[in-house]
Amino acid sequence: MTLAEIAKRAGVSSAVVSRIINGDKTLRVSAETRARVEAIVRDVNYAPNVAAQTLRSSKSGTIAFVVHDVANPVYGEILRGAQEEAERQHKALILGDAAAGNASNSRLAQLIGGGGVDGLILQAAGLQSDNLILRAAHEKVPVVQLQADLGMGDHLIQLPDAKAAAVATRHLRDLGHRRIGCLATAKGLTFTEDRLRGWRAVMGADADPDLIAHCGPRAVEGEAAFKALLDRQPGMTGLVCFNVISAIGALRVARARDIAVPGDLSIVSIHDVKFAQDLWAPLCVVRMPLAEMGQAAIRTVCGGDAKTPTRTTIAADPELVIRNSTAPPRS
Amino acid sequence: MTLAEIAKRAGVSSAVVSRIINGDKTLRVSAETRARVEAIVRDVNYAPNVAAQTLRSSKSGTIAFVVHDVANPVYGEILRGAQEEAERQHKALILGDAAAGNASNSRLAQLIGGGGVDGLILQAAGLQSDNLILRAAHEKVPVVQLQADLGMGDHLIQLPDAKAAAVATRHLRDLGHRRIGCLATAKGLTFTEDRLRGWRAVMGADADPDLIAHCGPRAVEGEAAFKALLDRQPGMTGLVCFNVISAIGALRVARARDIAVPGDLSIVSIHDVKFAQDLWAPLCVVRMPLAEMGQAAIRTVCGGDAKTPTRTTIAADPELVIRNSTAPPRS
DNA sequence: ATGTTTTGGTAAAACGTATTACCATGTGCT
DNA sequence: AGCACATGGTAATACGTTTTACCAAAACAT
Repeated sequence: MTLAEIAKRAGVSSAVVSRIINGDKTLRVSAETRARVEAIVRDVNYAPNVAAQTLRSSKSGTIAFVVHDVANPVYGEILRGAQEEAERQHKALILGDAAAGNASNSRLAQLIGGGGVDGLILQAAGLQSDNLILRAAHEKVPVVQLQADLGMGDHLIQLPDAKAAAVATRHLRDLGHRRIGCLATAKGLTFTEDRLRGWRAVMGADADPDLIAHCGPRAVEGEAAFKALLDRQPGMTGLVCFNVISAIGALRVARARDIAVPGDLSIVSIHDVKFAQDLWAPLCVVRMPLAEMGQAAIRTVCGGDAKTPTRTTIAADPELVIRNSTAPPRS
Repeated sequence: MTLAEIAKRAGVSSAVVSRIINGDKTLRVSAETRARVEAIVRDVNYAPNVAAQTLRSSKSGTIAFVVHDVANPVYGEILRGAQEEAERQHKALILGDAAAGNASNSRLAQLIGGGGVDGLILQAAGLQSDNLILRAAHEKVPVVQLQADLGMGDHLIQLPDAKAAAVATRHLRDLGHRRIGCLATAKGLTFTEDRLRGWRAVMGADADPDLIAHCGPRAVEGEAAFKALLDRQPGMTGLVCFNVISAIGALRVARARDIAVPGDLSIVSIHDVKFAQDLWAPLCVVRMPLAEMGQAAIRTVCGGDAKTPTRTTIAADPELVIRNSTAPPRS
């Protein structure tokens, strides 16, 4: 059912129908005509063709949201916040998963390049598909990067990452730990470097670079990195993990090697997830407002002003959630 | 940059450009002209306007995927499978979260009603927003429902749910359990009823309806339902959970009440998740191919034939993954 | 009776693409 | 010379909406 058909039924021009539907205040029309049109619109359950609207207005009412692993609960939380705010702004989210398949979201890239989305939110991971998507969007559509700045002059939203790492490390220091390992995320990413700064600041003179291990976001990578770290730092009594998934990897290794947590090793992770308390060792974490970041991303994308890139840091203080994975070092 | 602009630069009509880009075999054009056009297209990094294409072709290249909780790892897995297959089919996924906000995906509903998507995949949960979305899509676009049939004559994809529940229950019976509780999902949903049938079939004469408790998909609901069940069935030694999240709820209650798992209570859950082995008690589960279901959903949506609804059951046998949450009953 | 304003609309263009039908011109054949 | 046919394209239209500019008729004022 199109505007024209409705117009024909009502015996008016399609302009009238369109203007009534869109509440055009400058339209003067008799009460009867208005009622007649409205009745028909309701009757046939008219739904305007979105492609035509998009073509006319250059606004699609959709936003691309690209993460690198939908199944990761941390991104799920960001996504939830974004979804809620998108609903408020009357936008729909198109989901991109940089890790899905080896290809690079080909249709999504077309949508981005071809005016099919009003903006792009990218949680980058340093994959080259990130750069592909980014290039497609650049200068065409507002782009918001989450947590990591790939240096293309886009909007950036950050969490208080340095502070979060500092809080985690401080907690272990306060318990008396001195050899505190750092199971970090991929080198070079903005939030990785920020968190490393936080860890170093608290460690002070104890900030031995050899205590740092980097790994990807999958549990098996976390396991491998932690094994290596443990082998070269047997005296380590505390561990700060930048990624809750890698923390799970560390827990697996600890359990396999009969390392008591928190007896022999205290672990703090960054980012809370729903089931952290249900793990083999209830995981002590530093919580940051992930959903709020998703929300802020949508706001920034919708807030126009594509020209002047903004850097936003979510204001809330990182919150230490103490659970039974930390304790003073043995003797 | 539009077709027309490129055409002007190349000194041809836009028809030629369009037909070159789309590989029209019936187009006869000189090699030089073709090369010239292709060079310009490459040069300006031409990206066709998707709204115009959609308007012209009535194909948007997007599919709506609606779940009720993005953050639930089980849906994450389905989504991953769907995403991969969508990439293969060159489609983008528009994500709907029935639970996000109290509103009901207003823009998504418009997209669905207005030709903005080529199909809808719905993981229903019995919310009324499900019906809203479904009505918007009905008769306009192919609809695939996952696991639960809301009875609108759409395509349906199912897992071997009865068998899965039977496998779980059988495992406990084989260990010697007789009083086996059933922490089920919401009443009336197709997969709930299927799984109940599986449980009943194995329980035989022991299938006391009082052993069944229903609960929603959140951990706190699982906790409450399990508490009630435990209070009225103190002799229960085994538990089958239809939802891994409710299983986590049960584990919480067990830990709080000093009920040993698997010593005092054996638990089997339906659906495996990445961290099941990392829980307080490594959770024994029945695994079904969730990603494959997501994949099948995309295939069905893209497979045309919107007219004749199909029922597909994923063929693979449910796989029992034994972990340390089950044991023979105490004496 | 003529000029002005209000009422109640309408006509037309534009957004960018894909496709169908058509058409000059040149070339080869007889 | 006259005809057919291949070559290398082009013109026009439709998809459905929104918006601007305009306009006839009626009401009102003088």
